[in-house]
Amino acid sequence: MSLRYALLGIIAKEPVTGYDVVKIFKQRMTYFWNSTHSQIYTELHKMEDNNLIQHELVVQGTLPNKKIYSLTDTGKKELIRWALEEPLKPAKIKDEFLIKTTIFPFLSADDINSLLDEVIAREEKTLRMTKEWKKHFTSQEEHSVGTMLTVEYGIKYSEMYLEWCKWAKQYIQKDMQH
Amino acid sequence: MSLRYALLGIIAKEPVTGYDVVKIFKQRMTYFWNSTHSQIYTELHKMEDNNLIQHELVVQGTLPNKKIYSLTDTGKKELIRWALEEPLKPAKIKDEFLIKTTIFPFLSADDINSLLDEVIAREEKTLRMTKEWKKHFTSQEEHSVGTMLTVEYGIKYSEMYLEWCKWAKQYIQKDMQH
DNA sequence: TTATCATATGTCATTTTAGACATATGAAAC
DNA sequence: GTTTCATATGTCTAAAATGACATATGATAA
Repeated sequence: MSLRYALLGIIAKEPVTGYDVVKIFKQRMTYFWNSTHSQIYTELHKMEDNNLIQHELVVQGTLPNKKIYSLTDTGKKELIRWALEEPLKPAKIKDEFLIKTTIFPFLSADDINSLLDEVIAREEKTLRMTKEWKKHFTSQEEHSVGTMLTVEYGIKYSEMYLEWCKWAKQYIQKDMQH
Repeated sequence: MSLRYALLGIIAKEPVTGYDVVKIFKQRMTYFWNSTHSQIYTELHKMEDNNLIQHELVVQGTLPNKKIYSLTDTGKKELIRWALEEPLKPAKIKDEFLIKTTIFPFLSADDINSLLDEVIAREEKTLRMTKEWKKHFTSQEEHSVGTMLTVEYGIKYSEMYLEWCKWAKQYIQKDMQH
């Protein structure tokens, strides 16, 4: 149900299309939320039925038409009510890589290293993307506190992950010597 | 489908009951996996049908009977195959608190502070639990590399989260002055 | 003495999520 | 010239996940 509030939060900042939301989840929110386009479009329909959001249809000449969603007053109220009244739930994380580490004792040092290098490459890419986004949005006149907080979180998260990967490489090298 | 591999990973380390798994997810894996007892019991049944695990029934006098699951050869092979062959998927995270930050601009400084304090308390508790678990398991003669890696990750994760919370408090205080 | 917690396992209905299928155009790459 | 990518929206089925319902005992706390 809280996909709904993730969407309300995004739309509260600026009117967006479903297609925009897909990109935002992938490019700027990977480290704290995710969904697929099928679920996003479906949920946006339900939210509009519930009068939380409304859309303006933009007919583009050559490109497909698009629906730009914005919050209704009801939507904004509901978002704030949720943030203040609903009890805080801990983050739900499913990190397959950390599951894979549980079987490192059965793998060779080479196998472990190539797995870790893959993760390092992925995380460095994410970090680059986040830093670019930070640079871009801080250069804008009006940049929201909320965005600043999540961007900074993303940077800290990726840096932590990278630090851990590098520590893990060293730890395994030492461990394998015995 | 990867709950299956999370379970295989846990059982690979030591034979456990479904009840044990619930506790392991909550106490020692919160920062990288989660599930509920209903899903765990159901999945264990399916895995046993597929000959990945087997159980030994332990009849306890006063306490309820329990099923201690261990890996079969097929199960161990399948776990290693998965770890090496299946493409690495990025972590799937749903962190409601970071969604709540997107609406901080609409909240009062007091509201924001109490939300952040709640998170800090939660994360400090998790960090304490993880550190205790590390202390406990490192004191044992045979402690696995895999566990060491995930414990260290958990500590780094919680510390990062706490650092961010404290940074956020300062940032908001400064921001509110203008 | 009564209620709650820990142990231990299960089912069932509903909701959420993932992934495939579906369509259409323009631009850029090869 | 053909394929692939970006734009843009949608549906549908199957799988995964949640939360409630269900049971039973012993220990501990109020």
